Amino acid sequence: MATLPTLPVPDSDLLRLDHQVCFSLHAASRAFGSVYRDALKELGLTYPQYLVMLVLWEHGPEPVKSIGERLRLDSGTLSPLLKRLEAAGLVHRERSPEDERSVTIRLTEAGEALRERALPVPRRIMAATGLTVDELRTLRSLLGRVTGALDEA
Amino acid sequence: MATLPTLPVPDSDLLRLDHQVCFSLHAASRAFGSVYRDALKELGLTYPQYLVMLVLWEHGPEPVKSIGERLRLDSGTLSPLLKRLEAAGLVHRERSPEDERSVTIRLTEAGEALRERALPVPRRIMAATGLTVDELRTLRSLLGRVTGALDEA
DNA sequence: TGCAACTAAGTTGTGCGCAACTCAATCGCA
DNA sequence: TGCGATTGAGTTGCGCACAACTTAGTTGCA
Repeated sequence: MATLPTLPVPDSDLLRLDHQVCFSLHAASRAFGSVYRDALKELGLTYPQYLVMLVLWEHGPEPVKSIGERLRLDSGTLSPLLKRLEAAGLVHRERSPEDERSVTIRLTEAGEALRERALPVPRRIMAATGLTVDELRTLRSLLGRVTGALDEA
Repeated sequence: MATLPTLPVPDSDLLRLDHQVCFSLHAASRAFGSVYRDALKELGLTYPQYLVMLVLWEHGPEPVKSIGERLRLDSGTLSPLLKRLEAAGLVHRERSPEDERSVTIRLTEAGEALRERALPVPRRIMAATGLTVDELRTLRSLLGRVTGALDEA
């Protein structure tokens, strides 16, 4: 199955492969975004906002810092996004008493309630991918390794 | 190796898997973007601008329409991007004589010349991914299938 | 103890991605 | 042939991503 190390891949093929991988990634990410956009429209959430809500639904109140670490987003992205979630009445922010620099994000009742309506979303997306569970696992694993390696560099 | 169809995957696992795949994709796409940003900085290109240049380097003058089809981008994204490439002196736009609605994008000499300096970029990215050629092929193939399936829906 | 280094969140500015729209050119068909 | 529908490019507006910066609070150590 594996390419024999003694059969070198031509240089030009490598360049094409790189372009194709990067481009596929870009395209796939946007294709997912588009399907999620449709699925989340009735909830009034964008895809990144949904990711933040997932973190809060799963882990409970969290400081901005750790939401950012989980989602690989910095305050420049999260601050305005959280402001919009707050304006929508889904979360509410409070300065941490023990560290005044830190702001804890907490779900409101409306934010908790939205969880029910969000439950059917992932299944719809899964079905739309057309991949088997095993393939999705392979994909997740490859993507995880790529991201890890790229973050090193 | 494959999961037996007779061993159903619990529902909650499916939901987690979906989240993980979508999130990994999102994260990987941004990780690639970040590495490309560094590699392209000295060329004065962003990653999407680089993708447009790749199309022009490979296919020669192209109308905005077909650049958009190749890259899965609409005029709302391409028009300002091309305006910036034009301002940078890399491309130049001309109305098509046979269809006055269409605008053909053509590389300037500076745009052609940039190709040389861009050649070493993909190899650097490939190395940074830490994946084998086979794994990259698998990744490309899975991503292509996902995008195709999602675009159906 | 005091002050420099660090840290968390927020702000500003730029570019991408996309929906919704405008405008002009072209097409198609009654 | 004329006129409504379609098409290609561009514009507007909003949200995300990120670099670079500011501000306020905390930490550590000389």
